[in-house]
Amino acid sequence: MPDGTIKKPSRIQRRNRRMILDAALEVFSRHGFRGATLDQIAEEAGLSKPNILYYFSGKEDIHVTLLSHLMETWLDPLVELDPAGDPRTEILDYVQRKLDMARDLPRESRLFANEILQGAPRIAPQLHSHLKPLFDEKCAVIAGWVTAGKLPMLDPQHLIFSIWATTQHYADFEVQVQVLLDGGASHDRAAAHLQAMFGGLLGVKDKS
Amino acid sequence: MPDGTIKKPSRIQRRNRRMILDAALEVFSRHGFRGATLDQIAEEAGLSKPNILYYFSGKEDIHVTLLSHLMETWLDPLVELDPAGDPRTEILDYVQRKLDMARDLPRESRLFANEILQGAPRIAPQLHSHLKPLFDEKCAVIAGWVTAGKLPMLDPQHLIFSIWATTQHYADFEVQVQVLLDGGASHDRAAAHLQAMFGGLLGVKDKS
DNA sequence: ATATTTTTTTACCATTTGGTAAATCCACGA
DNA sequence: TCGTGGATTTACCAAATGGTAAAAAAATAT
Repeated sequence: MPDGTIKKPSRIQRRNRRMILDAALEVFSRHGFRGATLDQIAEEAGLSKPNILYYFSGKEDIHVTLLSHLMETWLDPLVELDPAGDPRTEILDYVQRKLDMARDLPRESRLFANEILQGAPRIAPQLHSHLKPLFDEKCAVIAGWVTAGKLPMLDPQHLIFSIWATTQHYADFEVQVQVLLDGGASHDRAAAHLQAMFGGLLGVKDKS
Repeated sequence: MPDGTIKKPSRIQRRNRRMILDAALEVFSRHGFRGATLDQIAEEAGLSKPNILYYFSGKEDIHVTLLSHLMETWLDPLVELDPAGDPRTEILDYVQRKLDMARDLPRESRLFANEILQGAPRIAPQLHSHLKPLFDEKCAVIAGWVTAGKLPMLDPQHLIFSIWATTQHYADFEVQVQVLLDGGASHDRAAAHLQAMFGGLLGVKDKS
């Protein structure tokens, strides 16, 4: 080995790190950073606490790792918004992708919500370095569509906020939604409602 | 004293209880229940920890007291939605009241969000006893407006979810909003956007 | 002023929590 | 099969945390 101080992780390492991160996602998303304990994570992962600290340097390390991985997943649907596509379709598809994500990855949504709620103490840098540029870029795209007359006058920034808020609501406030809808599956009706609402905002178009 | 075991609280008691609750609101809304500590609350309130436990029986007691007080404040804007009023005006005014509340009472919004995010372990009963009946009642009102032809076809339940989500977003995700809008005051543009969005959903009406 | 009640402080305590050291176990290549 | 390095457990520790007992101080009533 030429010794670049880099070892490729073994099978066991990959498996355990994945198990730990999955357990930590469960616990952090439910209790936030300060409310979560290493013991909870250890139990959830089926490992001992010292064993967890063999794979991660500490509680903070696990949390930061989770948030970093999450950021990519989280921004992905917005990245896919295509400036060359049909404006209305692009935005409505984006809404649908975000809603599907809230259904399929509720823990990730809650992890993110917890972090922001608590003042983003550990993710603020990524907010500036990753989220902000993408947000500005896509706002510019939408603003371009508006000036090109392809969309009615609207506020790109607050439009995106509304999309985030309404879709993530179903993951972050799931307990409340369940209580108010008597536990029924809400996904399809939520999708129909959001498509109608944002569709209306983007201008009525004949069904073709 | 006829001893009904009931004493009316002194001036000091009222003042200190209020200070403690205000401090606790600050701390709980930032860190959630498990993440908050009595020491933090004590420091924020300018009292010693044992002194705080002289006024409240424990951490949980403070939290529950806060949530109970909050529930009334929180539901108030929805209570005011008048079945006898003009549907469009009533709903748009409700949106505005909720948005103003997110601006004026962000700590309360975050306290509530934290509690729901973490599975509503301490407020679930109130969700059923207070929120659910009011929600059902107002959904019925809106549904009545739809069947009466005063509103276009829409989903009352998910409409309310969208109102909650979009307005509370400005309090709960304030840090993110600040980053993405470069710190500028967002309230007026948010209001304009939400009025346009929900106004469109409720049917276009000529300016009179 | 004095007795009494309310409020606050001081000095604790038991448990929990994040983290460490060192011994032990175990997989795997020579 | 045996040695070596990676993986795991055992036994801890210091700090933080929720909470208590009792004394001291302050307010209040007589």
